[in-house]
Amino acid sequence: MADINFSVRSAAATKANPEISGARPAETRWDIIELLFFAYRDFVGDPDDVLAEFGFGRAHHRVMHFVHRYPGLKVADLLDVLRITKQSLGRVLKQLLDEGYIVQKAGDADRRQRLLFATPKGEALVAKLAGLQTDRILRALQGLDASGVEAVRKFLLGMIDHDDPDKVLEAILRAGGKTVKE
Amino acid sequence: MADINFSVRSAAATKANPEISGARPAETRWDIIELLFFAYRDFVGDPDDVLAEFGFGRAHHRVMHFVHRYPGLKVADLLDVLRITKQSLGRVLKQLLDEGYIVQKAGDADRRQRLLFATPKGEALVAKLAGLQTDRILRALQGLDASGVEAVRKFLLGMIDHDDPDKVLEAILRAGGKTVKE
DNA sequence: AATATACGTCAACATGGCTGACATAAATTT
DNA sequence: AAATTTATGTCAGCCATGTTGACGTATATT
Repeated sequence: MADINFSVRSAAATKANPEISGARPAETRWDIIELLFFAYRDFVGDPDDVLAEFGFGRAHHRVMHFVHRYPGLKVADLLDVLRITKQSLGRVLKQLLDEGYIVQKAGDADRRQRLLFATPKGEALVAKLAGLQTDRILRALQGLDASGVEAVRKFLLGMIDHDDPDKVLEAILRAGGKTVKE
Repeated sequence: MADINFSVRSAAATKANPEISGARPAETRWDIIELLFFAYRDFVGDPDDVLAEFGFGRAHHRVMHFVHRYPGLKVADLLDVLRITKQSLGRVLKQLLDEGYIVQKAGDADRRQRLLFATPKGEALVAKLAGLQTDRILRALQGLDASGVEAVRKFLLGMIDHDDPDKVLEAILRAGGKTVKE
């Protein structure tokens, strides 16, 4: 049995009073807001379990992901993408370096830079996590035709701030949100 | 100038070797994985700034949102939705109660229950935050036709685990991800 | 030679998760 | 009626991951 005790706000109840001018204020998209919440909760939920087995958390996942995807990423670039301080990054990065998931290499042109690369061990972890997330994504894309998938991509792209993009985001935006092919 | 130092992994480079059987393993959806990361980052980024002015964090936002949307929600239901412990919830809920954003009311049938309701002050905060998020959502939905919007909804719905839903999620799933109307 | 940059690190602190233990009131079962 | 279970609150402490501020070292730039 359902046993629902709470009520649900109706769209009508939260519709703002239209001004006499006739300008209808935009209606709050509770539906998308909540779908995004639950979708993202479950999307990051799968990796969490695997990460826990490695003694890692979401912070490690984010670092591993971007280092894998953009080999040779500088520490400074990583800080921009993750929007965290170097002290925060330092903690998780140090663990990933110590445990052999990532290696550093001094920059060619500028030897102060530490370019980051995933090791085979690191690649394996990323692949495992990305596999779980891809399974979920493919399931969610099932039943959508090509134009539907394109709509999803456009939507997600539109949700992203395009002003002042970091270099990684810039690369993604240039590709139109599509995976870059060679 | 772009000044990109890192490279980008190509889809071809990460394509797994097809087995001799001919079964092609599904390709990792790096594109959607990253779009989701950036989209969600910016989606929750707007409210963060406002919340900081109130001395609140994301945890407070989540609580306020669900209490507003499902008036009379029990504490136990809230714990299920947020997937946190009562101790964690207790901390933020106590602040929201003390500062007059939420009120409690003993359950009619079961007087042990504390049913939660947003006060006008609480409603105002939720409306402000939801407004910011709606602006972003509407911008992202612009340019999509009705079938495109439907595709987005289907996608987000498909990303959510449907087994063992909490009561709030159950209500959403019953409505097919659409905002419930009366 | 002086200054600026890229990075690392130490110390301290805040938020928001967690576990375990225990208390109270009200409902349910025996 | 008594025992037990349930819904909630709370104390104490731990952990992960975010923050600020200060400072050091190597290298690049001026």
